[in-house]
Amino acid sequence: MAERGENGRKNDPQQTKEDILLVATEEFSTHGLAGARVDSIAEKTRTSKRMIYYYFGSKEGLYLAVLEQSYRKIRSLESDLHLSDLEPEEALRTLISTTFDHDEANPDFVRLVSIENIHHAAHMLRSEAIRDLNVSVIETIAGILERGFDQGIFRRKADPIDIHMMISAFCFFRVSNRYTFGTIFRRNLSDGDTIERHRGMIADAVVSYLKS
Amino acid sequence: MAERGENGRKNDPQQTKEDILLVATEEFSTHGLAGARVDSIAEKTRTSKRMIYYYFGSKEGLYLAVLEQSYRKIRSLESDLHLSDLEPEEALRTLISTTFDHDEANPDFVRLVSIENIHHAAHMLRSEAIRDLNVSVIETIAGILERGFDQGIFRRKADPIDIHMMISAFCFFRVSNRYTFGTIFRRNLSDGDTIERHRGMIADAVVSYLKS
DNA sequence: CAAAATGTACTAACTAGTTCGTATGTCAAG
DNA sequence: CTTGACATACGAACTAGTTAGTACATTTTG
Repeated sequence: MAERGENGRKNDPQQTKEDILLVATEEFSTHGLAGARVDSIAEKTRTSKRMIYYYFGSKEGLYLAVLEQSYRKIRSLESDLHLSDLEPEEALRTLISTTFDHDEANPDFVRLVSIENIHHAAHMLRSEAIRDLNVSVIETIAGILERGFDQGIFRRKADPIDIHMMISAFCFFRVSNRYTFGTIFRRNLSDGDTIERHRGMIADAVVSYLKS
Repeated sequence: MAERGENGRKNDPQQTKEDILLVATEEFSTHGLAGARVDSIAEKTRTSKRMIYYYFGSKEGLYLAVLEQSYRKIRSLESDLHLSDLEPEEALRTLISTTFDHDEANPDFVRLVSIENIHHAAHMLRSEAIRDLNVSVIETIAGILERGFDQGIFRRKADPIDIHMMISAFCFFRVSNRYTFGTIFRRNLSDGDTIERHRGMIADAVVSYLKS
């Protein structure tokens, strides 16, 4: 373990990198790529600016590392839901709840994606790791839709990517636009009752759409 | 009219201001608040940086002016649809189509709102002009929902702000996240067929939700 | 002429990135 | 187990370039 005495220094590269990434995630997500300050990140770290460049090469390199790490964190959560064991409608509602809760619990991630969109997803394009991720979600949805249609539960044959977009849009918007929306309509979207109502709402909307 | 000869100067404050705002809208929307460069805006203008500070005081002042102008532009479009003349379902579908087309046609506006959210809507809070805008939409929706419920067309009593959010989320997300979404799923959301399909999709989803 | 509008050239502060030197860990040879 | 040599990890201070904002002079307009 890397304990550090009053003044002595202990080398702990892994910890140093993680420390930088943690601080940088917060900084980039609250100030954007251009608005983030490397000096400000360095200050909040237990290490120095030198180390940021030592490990990540440049400000953009650090930003990309932050982005990749954020996407990687989700990957794990999405996998093990075992949705094929459930009835189609139940499976869909479970998937929607999971997406909803994920976005609600990870505003930093949502903000980073917003920032990335402002930059035309330029960094994401360069990272192959990120692109291969969400593909599995589509296959999961496709399976649910097919089963539901065959069983006569869903009357509509919908495109799985479209359904995924509809779900994402609602869950993402609630978090990404909570400040402007909250300001205009004087409503706190993080309020407990509102969260419950919205979680049910998007599920009902998608299900009723597929059944109609 | 402010024609300018080979070398002579003609004062035209109105035109100068509009020119700056137009260029600034583009710059802020593609680079964000911190990423935008005042010098870059000045260059693309027929006037100088001096004028930006003369009329808008500061970079933030210019940003706020851009934001206010963008919101003001929508106000006019939303008003005259005469939705109360239509049957509830028809009125709702018309409103949804209008919102959809507006966001699709104004990516700059969508991006500015995204940027404003990254900054916790801090500038919007200071501008009273902006806050009073979207209130009318809610009243419109409330009227439609009430009529629809009374006529037995809608079986669900929904909150008008929630319905507005559901519509906005879908229409906004398609534009705000088109780059990351497009990159991950290799799908062009500005494609003609996709636009048509999505426009119908959000309308069907909202209507079927209210009818269920 | 006075006030409003504009252009040129400048500056003070900031900021990404670097230079140079030091400390720490490791591993092989004694 | 100690020594010492080499690579990795680190810190403080510096730099070159950028950027928001300004001082001052000049022109236009009423």
